[in-house]
Amino acid sequence: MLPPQSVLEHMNPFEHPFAQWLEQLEHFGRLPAADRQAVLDLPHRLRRLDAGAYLVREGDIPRHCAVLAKGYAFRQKLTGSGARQIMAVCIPGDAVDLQNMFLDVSDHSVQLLTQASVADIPREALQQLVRNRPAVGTAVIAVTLVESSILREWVVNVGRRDSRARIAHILCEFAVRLETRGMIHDGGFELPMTQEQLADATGLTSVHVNRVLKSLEVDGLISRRRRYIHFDNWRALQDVGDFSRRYLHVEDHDIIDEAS
Amino acid sequence: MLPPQSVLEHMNPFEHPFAQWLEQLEHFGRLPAADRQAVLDLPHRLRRLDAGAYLVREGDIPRHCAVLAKGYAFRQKLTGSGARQIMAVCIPGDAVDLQNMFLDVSDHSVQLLTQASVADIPREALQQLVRNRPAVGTAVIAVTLVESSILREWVVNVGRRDSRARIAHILCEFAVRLETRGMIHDGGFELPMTQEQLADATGLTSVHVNRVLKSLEVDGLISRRRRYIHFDNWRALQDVGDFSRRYLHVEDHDIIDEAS
DNA sequence: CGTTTAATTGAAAGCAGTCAAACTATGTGG
DNA sequence: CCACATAGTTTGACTGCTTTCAATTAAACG
Repeated sequence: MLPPQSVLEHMNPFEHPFAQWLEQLEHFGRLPAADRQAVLDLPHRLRRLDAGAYLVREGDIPRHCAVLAKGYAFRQKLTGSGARQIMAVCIPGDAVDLQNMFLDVSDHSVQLLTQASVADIPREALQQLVRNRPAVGTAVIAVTLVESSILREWVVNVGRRDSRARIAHILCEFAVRLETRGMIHDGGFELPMTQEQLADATGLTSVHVNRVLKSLEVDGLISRRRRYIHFDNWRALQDVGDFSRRYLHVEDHDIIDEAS
Repeated sequence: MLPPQSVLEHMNPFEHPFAQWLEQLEHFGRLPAADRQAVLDLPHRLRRLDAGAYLVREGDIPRHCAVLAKGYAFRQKLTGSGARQIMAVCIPGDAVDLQNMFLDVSDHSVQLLTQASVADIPREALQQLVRNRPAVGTAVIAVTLVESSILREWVVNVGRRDSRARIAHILCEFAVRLETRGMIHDGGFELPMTQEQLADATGLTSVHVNRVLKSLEVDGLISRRRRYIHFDNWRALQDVGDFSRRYLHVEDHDIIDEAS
């Protein structure tokens, strides 16, 4: 095996395209140095793509797996009547198609929300990594299971919460997830979605999303400057959104500093 | 390793509590005989439980993983206002808490839909199996990914389809999934849920589910005798439900014989 | 600056929910 | 075997949250 490399210990998370992804893989336990190195050594091609670009299309038979080094993406499906549903939002450091690593034909599309830099890893390389390094394999499973947990919560969100709670909930979810990537600044974050996309993620219409956002703002729960969302009353927003972070499987500490 | 055992090749699927689960694990490729044996040799305790029993409760820190040898179960969550959402229905042969194998605290509850026999496997035994046998590990990942795909489709169902399509869709899904377990008889199946549970799975109310079922029946798409659902017009029901089996990642062949 | 995309607001319509009651099946105990 | 209790299904009338439709304003972009 490779010797441990101290340079990896405290590297700049923006140096390597897999840095944030690796951090995510290690969320449930540090990987052996050789495994970390193996992840970083994965062969890949880095691409810079514009917002709206497709990373995967439903029906595709993909030959590589994409890791979001920078930028945002979302998973979506279209219904027969042309309506769109967004089922997940991928944030920097997420692997976008682990799905397609072991399943042959993609069951949904993935589209970029913003300009992004994406690292494509050959399917086989990733499969071998997971097979040959059990610690990486279980880390991949764990990350996949957290993604499933988020999906379950989304089913609850669109199935059983009213519009106000849905929007509040998704904002809370973004906040907590982004915090794990160090992307909360000044008590808020830059929401990389239009209100129409927010509507497609919550099973509402863009018109109604607009009304709900306004009402949350009027009630003093959030404030907005363009796409930037600030949490004026983080506690109350969680209450309105019926939000509990348990399903995200992250450490339990409050992250929003309302003073800022 | 253990020698291959020809007795496994064509065993009665009802002999061993893991038989159907193993079949599911082998859906994407035959496992080496030693791996199959290792699955079947997993230590476990078999329990017979009544409908309504909890296999896991949200917040639990489970020490074992349950496999449904017989019977049905469902995953659920309660919202703060007391509403229930069902996020998945587990059918015979499904492993119920792979989630809890690698995540510490359960993010949802699992409850039995019917009387069932359940095999509890110690968490550690399963973890070791996955780590020591890469082929089993990838099979577990693949099965987990199919479950995720079903979850995504449920988000679409609840988020973007009207009540009629939702009910039609979930009926189609059950039909195809049950067929993979050989549980379609006479062109229909025994639906092991009350209309209220069906409502909680589709984000509707039981009153409205009742109306929709009736309308599907009046339109000649299905017929019902108690909980038994018969498909009178399988093709049309799929159209109404906007159903495509792609997301289930099963073989593509039509399974409903309407003549019966 | 014109053009395009996104956000905002108002008025009206509709799908599904709520409330309430009746009906059916099943099971229990006398 | 029947009276009664319980759980689930069915139906009707009414309400309401969101959608739909339409128009206006604001922001982003070349």
